Amino acid sequence: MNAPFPTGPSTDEPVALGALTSSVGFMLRMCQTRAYDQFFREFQDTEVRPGELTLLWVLDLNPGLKQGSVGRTLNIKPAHMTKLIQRLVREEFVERRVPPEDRRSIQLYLTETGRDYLNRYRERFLAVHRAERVGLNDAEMATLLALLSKLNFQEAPECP
Amino acid sequence: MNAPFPTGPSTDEPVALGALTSSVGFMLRMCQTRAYDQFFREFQDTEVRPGELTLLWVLDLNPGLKQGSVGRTLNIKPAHMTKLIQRLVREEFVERRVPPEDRRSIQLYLTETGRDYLNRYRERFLAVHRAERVGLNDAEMATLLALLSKLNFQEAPECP
DNA sequence: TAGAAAAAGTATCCATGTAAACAATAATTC
DNA sequence: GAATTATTGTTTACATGGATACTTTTTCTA
Repeated sequence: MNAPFPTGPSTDEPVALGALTSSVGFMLRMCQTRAYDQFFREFQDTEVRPGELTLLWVLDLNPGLKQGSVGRTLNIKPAHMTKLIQRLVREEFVERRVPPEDRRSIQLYLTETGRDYLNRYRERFLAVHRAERVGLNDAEMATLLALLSKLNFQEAPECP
Repeated sequence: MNAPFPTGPSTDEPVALGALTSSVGFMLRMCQTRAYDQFFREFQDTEVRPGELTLLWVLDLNPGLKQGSVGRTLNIKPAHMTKLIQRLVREEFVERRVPPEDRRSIQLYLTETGRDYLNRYRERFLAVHRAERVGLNDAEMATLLALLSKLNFQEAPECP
């Protein structure tokens, strides 16, 4: 439980982390920042950003989704959602339509350009996802995904 | 593999995510942002930030650690490390000493004030870590931590 | 031992993300 | 049916975090 932490370049002195290694939040953060680094390394030569690509991916699967729904699903706060969508609209990847039955809300659709863009990077996107599995076999990966999924959906979503 | 995603407030239309649900990176991100939200909810009434508290925690366990070592261990980039430490020094939680044997580097030590601050929030910090376990039993939790640890240390750290 | 290369931190600028206050529309309530 | 409340999205102001280029010190090399 108090084992030293084998750090990155391994030439470093070992660092004790104590109870942190039993903290899901901490371990999630560590793994997640590494995953991000990996993504940016893979898409280094492009302008592609993980959030944007994920958003296009979801809109491709769910045409006409409302902005709020996407935000809640992907855990993106409204203010940030606005900025993301504004950029995607400016690049003409996404189209916004106000449905007549509820004129507060906004429905989102991929344009042809947006679909082309997504398709251009689709394979690379999936390749990154596969590459993240380094070190885990299929069974371990399945277990990990199942546990993360359980965690994600049961975590207390509200307590106002 | 293409099951709809049970979103937060559950009053939402279900959103299809396709291959995203088999992406570790994506699932990590989802869980991690939720964990962050939880942290901020718990420490709402304070100025405590997760990164800062983690840093103090690590310095308490490893007095005299070099700035670079901490950064590599916690996956914090040098530029950000500087800013974090500057604030902790300004608040007099941390002391910087330049060791004579290598005057490029900086050793970090907790001050008495820093230790007091850490101790004041230690129990709450651990409580958040426990709370993150919602929905998983002890065995599942152990498995999850083991898998995350494996992932964290085997992920390709360099390819320049 | 000079000169080049590497390592540790810092400063500046930019991208990402949030909180709080606001505007517009819809749903409730009296 | 007018007044209140809730929902949806935007704006503004700020916090977090990274890339790049730079300074200082150390180490390596010729």
